[in-house]
Amino acid sequence: METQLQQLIEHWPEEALSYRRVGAGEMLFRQGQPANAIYAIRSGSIRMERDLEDGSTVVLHTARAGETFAEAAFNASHYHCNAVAVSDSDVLVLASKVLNGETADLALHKLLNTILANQVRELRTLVSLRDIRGAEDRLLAWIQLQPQTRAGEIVISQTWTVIAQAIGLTRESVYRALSNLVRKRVIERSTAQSDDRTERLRLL
Amino acid sequence: METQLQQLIEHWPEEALSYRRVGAGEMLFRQGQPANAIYAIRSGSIRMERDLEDGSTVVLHTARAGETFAEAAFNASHYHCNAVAVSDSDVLVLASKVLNGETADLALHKLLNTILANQVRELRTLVSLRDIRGAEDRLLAWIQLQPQTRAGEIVISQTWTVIAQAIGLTRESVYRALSNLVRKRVIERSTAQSDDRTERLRLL
DNA sequence: CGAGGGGTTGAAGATGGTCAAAGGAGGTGG
DNA sequence: CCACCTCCTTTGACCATCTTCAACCCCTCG
Repeated sequence: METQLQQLIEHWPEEALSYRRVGAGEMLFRQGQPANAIYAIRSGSIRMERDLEDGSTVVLHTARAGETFAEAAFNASHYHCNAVAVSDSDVLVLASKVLNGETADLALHKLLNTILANQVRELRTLVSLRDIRGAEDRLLAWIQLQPQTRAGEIVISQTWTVIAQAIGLTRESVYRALSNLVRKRVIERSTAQSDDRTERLRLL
Repeated sequence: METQLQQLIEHWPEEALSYRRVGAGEMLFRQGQPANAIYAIRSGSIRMERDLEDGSTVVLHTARAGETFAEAAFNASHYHCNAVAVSDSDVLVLASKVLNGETADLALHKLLNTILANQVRELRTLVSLRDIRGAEDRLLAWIQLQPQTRAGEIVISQTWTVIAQAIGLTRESVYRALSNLVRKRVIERSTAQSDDRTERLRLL
């Protein structure tokens, strides 16, 4: 899907593309402002949060490098949440005006559809994963859903800390679950980190 | 969004629409079959599950009445999971062929985009909600995100059992959390069930 | 070289899950 | 109209599990 995002950017009319840097803590947009763009994060991370009547706020999502957000710009006239940079971030701004009107590009809409449909699929599996109570079972299910190489190995390209967040566990729980799975001979971890940095897993 | 789904169905060419009934346990489609339709559930519920190499299976999602699924039909040539009816179900079949080709309807694609974008938004907030560890905090956050009437009340149209599943808790935990929130005077529950069946909440 | 971050493991405590039990509402069949 | 059944609701008690806190290693980077 990284590839799909690339495609989207390439197909987007140049005149509707721009960059923007936001420092940590800075706001990219605010709740109530007119929504006129979709964003893609090149680096950093952005948190979306909704202000509530009582002054408190609820986090709706935290988008990381490689993700898009504010797709709501399609239908809503204004943003329904604040976008705050968690760390210094570099975002690509895709003006949504090119989507409206009779002359809008059909191919662009199709591309957008497939990207969104994929995202829906990923998110649903993420939610389902989190329905698995046990840490071991949850982690194992996640592992089993990762793509395998022809050699039957699974390449772990993120840090376990990040994976832990994704599947809704603390990193400690994940490490413990990993240890247990190895001890029970369910998986094997590539202790061989000779030259490359990436870890490899094998299901037994 | 129920409304949006209605719109989608109305805009869908009649010749590409059909119904299908599946009994509990029956399969709507199988992993590997050519993907040529999107589905909308009218009644019942359908579980999507992926078969793994080792013979086990992972649940990817359980779709309920009012939801659409298999949006992957946009880009994938074949289904990547099985769809099994959990209970007797009645589904609407939207043939995806009308989306391809040069003559495809732009308005239809736009509508699809907004529907998918909304779903992405909802799913992301669902995932974020599940990141909240405490049962009380989680439930409260969910409540605060529900729309309020002008009177400042929140109408609960689902059963708590269903809500519990949605936010990843057992119903017992939800009832306990509700009791606690009431006891702490954070919310008020409408004990007044005089004539209508729906419960009402009020934030204090 | 010191700081920071990822990785790893241990011990203790908190919290939600599970099991159990019971009341109420609605539906159905005799 | 009543018996019966199912599902939602509600609360208590106990237990398994995950989180928290803490400490340590190793590596990288400024």
